[in-house]
Amino acid sequence: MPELPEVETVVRGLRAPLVGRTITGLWTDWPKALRPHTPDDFAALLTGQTVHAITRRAKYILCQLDDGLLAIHLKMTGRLYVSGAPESGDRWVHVRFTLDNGQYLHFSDARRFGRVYLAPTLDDFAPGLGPEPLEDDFTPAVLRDRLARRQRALKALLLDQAFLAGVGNIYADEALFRAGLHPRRAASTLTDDETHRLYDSIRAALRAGIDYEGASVNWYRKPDGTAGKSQEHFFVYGRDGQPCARCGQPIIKIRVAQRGTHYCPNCQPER
DNA sequence: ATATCTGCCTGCTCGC
DNA sequence: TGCGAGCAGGCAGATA
Repeated sequence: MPELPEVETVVRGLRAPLVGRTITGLWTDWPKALRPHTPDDFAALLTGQTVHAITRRAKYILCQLDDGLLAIHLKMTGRLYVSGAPESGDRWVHVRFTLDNGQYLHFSDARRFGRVYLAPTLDDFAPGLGPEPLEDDFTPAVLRDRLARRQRALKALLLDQAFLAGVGNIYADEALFRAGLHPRRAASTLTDDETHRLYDSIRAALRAGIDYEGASVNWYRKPDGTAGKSQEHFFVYGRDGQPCARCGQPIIKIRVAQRGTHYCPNCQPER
């Protein structure tokens, strides 16, 4: 599942083939993926525009155009890659961009959850995103203030993109393990020390994910088609029944906020 | 206002 | 081997 580290890896991999390129065409067999325009309107607005920069905000891939923003959200199973042929043999390509150098940008998405946006600004399709966890303006004090007076479980808050941008199910579990905090712990009950631990752990888990170029648990691949290695370094995600790397007790899986949640009952006690 | 629930989607795994 | 059930889950939109 592409989260901040996976999306960041995709962004870095797309810069070389895409920045400076002009988009000359658009094909889709899944109009619902395009927001908010119809395919014809979308293509008319997009073609002829040059990609000047590719950045990331939360889990959105942002392509800065001459006029406005082309944004892509990979959701669960989305993949992006550039190749020299329009037919890639990939049955799940539902949107394809033609580039001025004869190459093609393919958006493959088995589950069809992914979306492609064309809008003047990010706020037009993704308003109200929380802070970027790896930016300098995200500080322990910011996290403390946002946790205060919230009764929700830590796991639920970490998944909430309005609370903090970019964290998903994998890195939420990994961050809570690193912090030694139970996923169901009520946000407002954290001590200053625990808040600092959570802050450090969120950033450490995300930075590790980026360093290992994302987690190829199932669908995620880098734009060059190879797998990331982040999953080889998980402490808890997908490791239910296996021994905790720190204490040897079995990792267990529960449901928190309708999400599969993995943790060590010994290293992350309930209270 | 905050918190929780439902629907969107389909590949994949598991049990029979 | 075939088949149905259940699971995976980010996010928009609805509901409590």
